[in-house]
Amino acid sequence: MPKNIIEELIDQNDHLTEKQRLILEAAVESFAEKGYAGTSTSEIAKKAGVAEGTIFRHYKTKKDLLLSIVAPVMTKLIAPFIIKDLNKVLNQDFERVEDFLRAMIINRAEFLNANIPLFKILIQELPFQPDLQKQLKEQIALKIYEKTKEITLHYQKNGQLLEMPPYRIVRMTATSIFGFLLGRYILFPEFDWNDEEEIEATIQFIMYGLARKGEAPEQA
Amino acid sequence: MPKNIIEELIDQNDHLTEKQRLILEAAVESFAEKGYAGTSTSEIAKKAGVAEGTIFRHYKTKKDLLLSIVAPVMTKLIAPFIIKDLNKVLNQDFERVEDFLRAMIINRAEFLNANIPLFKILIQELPFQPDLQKQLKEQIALKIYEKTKEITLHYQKNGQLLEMPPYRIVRMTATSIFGFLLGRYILFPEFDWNDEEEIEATIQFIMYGLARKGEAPEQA
Amino acid sequence: MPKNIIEELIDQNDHLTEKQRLILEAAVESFAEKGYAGTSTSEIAKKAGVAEGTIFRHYKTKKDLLLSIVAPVMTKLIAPFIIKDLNKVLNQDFERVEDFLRAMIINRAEFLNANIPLFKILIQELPFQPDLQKQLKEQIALKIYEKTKEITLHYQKNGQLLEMPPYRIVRMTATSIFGFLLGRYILFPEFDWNDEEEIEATIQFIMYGLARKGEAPEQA
Amino acid sequence: MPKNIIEELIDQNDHLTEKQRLILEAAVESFAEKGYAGTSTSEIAKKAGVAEGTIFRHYKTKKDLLLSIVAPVMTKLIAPFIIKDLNKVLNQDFERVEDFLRAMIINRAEFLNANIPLFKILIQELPFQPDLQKQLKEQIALKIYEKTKEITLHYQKNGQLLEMPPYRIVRMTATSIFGFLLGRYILFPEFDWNDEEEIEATIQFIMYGLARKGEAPEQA
DNA sequence: AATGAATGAGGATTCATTCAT
DNA sequence: AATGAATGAATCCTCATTCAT
Repeated sequence: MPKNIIEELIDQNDHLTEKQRLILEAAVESFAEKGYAGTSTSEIAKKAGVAEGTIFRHYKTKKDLLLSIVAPVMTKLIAPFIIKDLNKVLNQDFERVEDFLRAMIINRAEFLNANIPLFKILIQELPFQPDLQKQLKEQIALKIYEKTKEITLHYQKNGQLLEMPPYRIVRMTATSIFGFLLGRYILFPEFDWNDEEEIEATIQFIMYGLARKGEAPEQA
Repeated sequence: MPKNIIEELIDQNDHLTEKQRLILEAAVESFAEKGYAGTSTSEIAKKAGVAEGTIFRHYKTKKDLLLSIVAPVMTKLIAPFIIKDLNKVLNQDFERVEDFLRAMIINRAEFLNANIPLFKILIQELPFQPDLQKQLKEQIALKIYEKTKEITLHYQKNGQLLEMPPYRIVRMTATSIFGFLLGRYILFPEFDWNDEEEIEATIQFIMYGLARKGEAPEQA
Repeated sequence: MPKNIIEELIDQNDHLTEKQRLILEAAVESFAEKGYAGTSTSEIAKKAGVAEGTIFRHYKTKKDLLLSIVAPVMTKLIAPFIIKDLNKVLNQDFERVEDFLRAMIINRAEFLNANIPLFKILIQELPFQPDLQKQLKEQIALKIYEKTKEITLHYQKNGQLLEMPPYRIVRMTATSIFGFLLGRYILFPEFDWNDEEEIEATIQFIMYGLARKGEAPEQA
Repeated sequence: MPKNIIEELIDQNDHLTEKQRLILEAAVESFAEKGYAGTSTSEIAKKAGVAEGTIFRHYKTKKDLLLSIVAPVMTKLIAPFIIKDLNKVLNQDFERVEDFLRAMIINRAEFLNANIPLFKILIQELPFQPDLQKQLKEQIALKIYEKTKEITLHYQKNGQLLEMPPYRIVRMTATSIFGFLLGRYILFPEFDWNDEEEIEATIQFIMYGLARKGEAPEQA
């Protein structure tokens, strides 16, 4: 079960040659490091150990190469964030919101950690690729909204979550989780993180906020 | 009282020519739209209605032009943290954390709203500009952390905030605020936002989390 | 047996493309005519019948192109001093100084005549290319001086040359030979020269200024 | 009695402003150091401490500036080499060739020493300025030939010089003197020269190659 | 399929020159 | 006379892309 999307891409596409694999890997590394516009195809060719022409035999243009990398990320990285784990929740695997959140954070953290370069590329190029923006907004965001509404309603019905528009609950939860992951893996990866403690604190925060009150429920 | 940094730049630097203003404005627009590496100087010149050589009379290199735009954002970004807000907190101008947060969110929202293109540029170029990274990490982030630590300790002492490492409180608060601002101004600006309600909900979330409990305090 | 250095370059480097040959020839012609700084790469490309980019595929920079032309001149310039002529002198192939000088003049005249454009380039660019200056002074000049010192000492020992610091004998001989070659091939090539007579006169001039003869007047 | 040609230029042209002087001096320095094509007008302006536009108020083009420097050198530096000192000789100030040569060498050495930058410029630019070449060949060279013929004939008549075409005697003499000056002031100025000894040796070299003596071996 | 030499449009930057002040 | 901001052509060089091998 490969977590790395590039490996998945290669595994799933049997027709991919060795050279194509090398090109893809080199491109991911370079794009993540210097950005799409800041990376030259000759650089990629050199890093991949192939001739310049070989790249264009497999990818019609440089942008084609980028899209062949980024597009799968969109569907593989973001969609599952919501969809795959959602089923477990709906199947009652997690009675409490806390448990759902914990599973989600750990799962996504592993996933992000295995795909950091891809993530960087996605974030960097989104603003300049209207195609991707559209795809992200219309397909992914829509799915998220529909599915999370179900989750939210589920936990709201059994009294675990406040009555609040689902989009807002999703935003706040996602924001808090992503804020943690961003600091953990992108901004300060060199910091000495105590992952378990930090994850529990994040869950606590999402659930019970920051206020200290005498009558507050059990806090960590 | 202009909130827009480019306007401030022009107002404060009397020696800035009309041409320089045009160049700066064109550069901001282009960089925000297509990224630094994706924008050519000839493009900027054309958009500014200026000869290409004129750009290089005022900014030695293209990167110089970028830095003259981005650097001020970094310092202006943290100005209120350092100068105004800490004193207000210590002077009891904000007795309750909620009030402090509300002021902060509104203040930063205004700032962000007035400088969206600059922000996009800053975020896009940070990964590729080690200069900026260093400046941000060593100077800006450190100052923010020191000041927010003081604020946090202040509210922890008078019992309004949980006992928790300040960096974590700062992260969670910042994450939640930035998550709101991101959705509001960058990702879905066209959505019909009820700003006041959303801000109050964000404050509530930071303070009291998402859990519904019988003994929970008054919720919005 | 090509005397022309460019031809040698091409003959010796089998990997040199047709295009590279054209570029080299065009560059030599242009540099000799208008100087290095006065020649544009687009000009060279046009004259060579090649795309401008092709130049930079073979020579990383314009200066690289210059050096690839000039550097060989420096080494070929001294080849006969080092390799052939010294041995001939020591082996008594040239019993008399006159014979050695005659051989040297003819040899260098042929060489110069076959490489006039290269020579012009070398002389023109020396003052502005510290690399070349250093190379010339430290490597070439030193080797020439060492070898010529040996030759001088040889002829001084057998009584054919005056007792005088070798550097001075070298200077005066070189000066006289180079003075002839300069007039003959660079300054007044269109003049109707009687080569044999001029060479003999030059030898005579050198000799009967340097020759030690009993009847000579007071010498310094 | 200024020996420096630039000073002379300024002294003789009363209409030259302070700024023009500064420009001329800066241009001479820069051209000598980096060549005409390698020097930018803005560089000259900065070194002269004037505005860029000021240069073009006084010299219509960059080449105009060069010619205003180089042209006088041609007439002042080379013509006097022959003409001025010639009169002394013809006036019998120097009975012996040796004395004439000594006076000539010393005079020209001083002159060259005072005008090294100008000299470098002249030599560097001659190959690329057909105007100057023509001027040099037709005017200067012609005068040289006429005048030196007189000198040569004079000393040939009174038996001090060999019977030989005057151009050849001039070439060999000039070559030897210039060879010394070149080494002394241009190539190896940092070397510890014993000027007097070197000059005498040069004279001896010239003389006892050219002198007609009963005991001399067969001459051409 | 793979190569890599060749291309030429386009990139950032420089520069001689102009002109309004 | 002097300035220096402005110009835009030209410079060196890079790069995505093509194509003969």
